[in-house]
Amino acid sequence: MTTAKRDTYTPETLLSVAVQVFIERGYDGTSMEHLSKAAGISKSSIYHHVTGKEELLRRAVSRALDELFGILDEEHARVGSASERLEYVVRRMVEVLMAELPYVTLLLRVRGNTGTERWALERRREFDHRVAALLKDAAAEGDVRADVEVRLATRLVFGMINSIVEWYRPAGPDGRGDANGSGEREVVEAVARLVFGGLRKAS
Amino acid sequence: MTTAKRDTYTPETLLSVAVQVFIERGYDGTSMEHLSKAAGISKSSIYHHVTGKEELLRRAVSRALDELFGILDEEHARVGSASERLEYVVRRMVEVLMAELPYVTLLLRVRGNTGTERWALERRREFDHRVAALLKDAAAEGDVRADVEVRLATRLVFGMINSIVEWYRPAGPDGRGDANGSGEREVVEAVARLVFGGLRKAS
DNA sequence: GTCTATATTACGATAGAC
DNA sequence: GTCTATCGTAATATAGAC
Repeated sequence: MTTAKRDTYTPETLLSVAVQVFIERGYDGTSMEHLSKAAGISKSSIYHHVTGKEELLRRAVSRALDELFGILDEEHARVGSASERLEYVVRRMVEVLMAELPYVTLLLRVRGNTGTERWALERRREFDHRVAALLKDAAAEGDVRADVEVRLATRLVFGMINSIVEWYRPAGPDGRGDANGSGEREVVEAVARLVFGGLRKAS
Repeated sequence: MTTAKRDTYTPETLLSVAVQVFIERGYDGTSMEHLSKAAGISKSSIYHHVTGKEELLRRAVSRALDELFGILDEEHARVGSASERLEYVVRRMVEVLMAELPYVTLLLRVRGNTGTERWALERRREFDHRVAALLKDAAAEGDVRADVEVRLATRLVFGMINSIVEWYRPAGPDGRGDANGSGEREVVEAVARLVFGGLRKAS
């Protein structure tokens, strides 16, 4: 069991507060004043834990990227037919997105104004390319419809998956469903059905 | 024919410059200084044309919303089976999104920090509900698969369509295709195929 | 219509006490 | 670890000359 007391901030606990504010107001729209109000401590106290606003962003997007890249290292993403591996990755992407919702949300909204943001954009592109390669292999194996170009299909599928951050809200402590009536399981299944019902050749 | 000279700004021409900067840097990340540099005039000259930064945002999102709501008034969106009307609206949404790319892009990125932004979000929700109703009708008519909840499907389809703003870049003056190799026609067809190949019952 | 100059406020970050 | 006070900068917006 962890220590019972939980009164002072660590970079980690401060991050969870900051990320919420970043999401609500946007990163550029969030001032240190906003963060201090949300955390219940003064601006200067925040600087005791982190070097500044940008470090909070870096920690947040790093976490999201690590989780996403982690998917590609999982066994089911490495063995089997390209089509099977693709479906596994798509499902896991949805799961990771919901499990790490605030962090992935922030990652997907990064624009590229600062060095940290440009680094995040680059790593995102790298991940996209890895998944695009998977889809390309599935197409080469004949498991994906040929009348939609691979790169275009990748972009549209990513668009559908990533858009989940715009509306999905996790279930409360009771676990009886989320604020929108869609459970995690239901969302994963819906995405898989819509994506592959459209991507795969008519069965 | 319009006047040949084009040297001084109007709110309209200034808007097209501002919208580009808003998209690149984000609305909150854009200062009046940034806008003045991009427009090639001083900050105070901008205030001669518009009341401030927020008016530029309001004009931009208004234009996008007007175009989107306009779709619902078109004949093919009002007559025929719900399934046919839905497909027409989906295709037209993609077309409008690409034709009014910068304005729709801005609309989709609005967060809700200012009054203008909250108004835009509300009108967006209204549009979403109108399309969701169409999908619901199509489901009632039995033309849409029943194993994915209507609201969930609407959200995912909107997500796919809206994500186009993240990568689509219009064709150059030569008209021989855009910067990504995807033409307008190709994108519309790809979306229609992916969306309805997944949404519709197996044929 | 555009400019320079400036008022005023808000921001990110630091200093130093406790 | 947290605070108050404050620095220097950059933001929105205005005043007034041309």
